[in-house]
Amino acid sequence: MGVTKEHIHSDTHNEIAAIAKVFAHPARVAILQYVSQQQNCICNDIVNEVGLSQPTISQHLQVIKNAGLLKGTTKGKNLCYCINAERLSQFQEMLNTFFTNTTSCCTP
Amino acid sequence: MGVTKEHIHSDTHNEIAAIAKVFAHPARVAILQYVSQQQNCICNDIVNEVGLSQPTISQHLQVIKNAGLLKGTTKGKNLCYCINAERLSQFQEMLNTFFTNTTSCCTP
DNA sequence: TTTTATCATCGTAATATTGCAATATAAAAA
DNA sequence: TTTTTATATTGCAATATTACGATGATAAAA
Repeated sequence: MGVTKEHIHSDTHNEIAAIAKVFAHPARVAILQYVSQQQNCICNDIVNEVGLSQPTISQHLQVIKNAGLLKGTTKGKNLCYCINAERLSQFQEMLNTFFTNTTSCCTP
Repeated sequence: MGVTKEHIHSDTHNEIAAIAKVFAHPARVAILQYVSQQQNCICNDIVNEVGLSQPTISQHLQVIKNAGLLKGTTKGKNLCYCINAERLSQFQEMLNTFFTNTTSCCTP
């Protein structure tokens, strides 16, 4: 089937999963780190940096954008993106809350 | 193609992605939380709790197990799993390191 | 030993994801 | 205006993931 049955899960669980999905591909992790290292939002050589084709990078960028992790848009022919730090912090907090709530119940 | 080109990415990026993948499905998030809430490692009703078929739960458990997040095995006819807290902490730390390294470069 | 209960595995169908070539779009440069 | 540059979109092929019925394996219970 390949379809995740989201409706049977809680909102929180679906949200955690959605967040994790963004980071569940090395290219997206690489893109996020690369963008964060660039100065002045000029990040137009992600393709060369990451080593995937331009359409593929564009596709991964969409996923990251849809998650709200990028601010700014294309200005003219150049990309002008930067990390949405607040949103990223939210993600970090959500995941840490999950980790905190998920401790071991037994110490064998 | 559907194949992630892992070889072109750094070990760290692949590792982050692999970790995130475990949490990238609500059922696995639900399973982890449920197991963590059970006492004495007796967790044989995950199927009823999560609401997916037994084979599907078993499949998700494999993913979690392969990531090293579960300790213990089947004892007799019963499951006897508990969270591997150390491993989960490692995951949390890796992700937090990633978040720390991925800050915004610009504040528009 | 037979039955029952619990979990794993196999096989399969449906959908999702990944990746790229080709093409479209948009704006700067010539 | 035409060309160039940078990114997005489309279409498609290959692989991955998700889900479940059927079946197998194992051990407790009867």
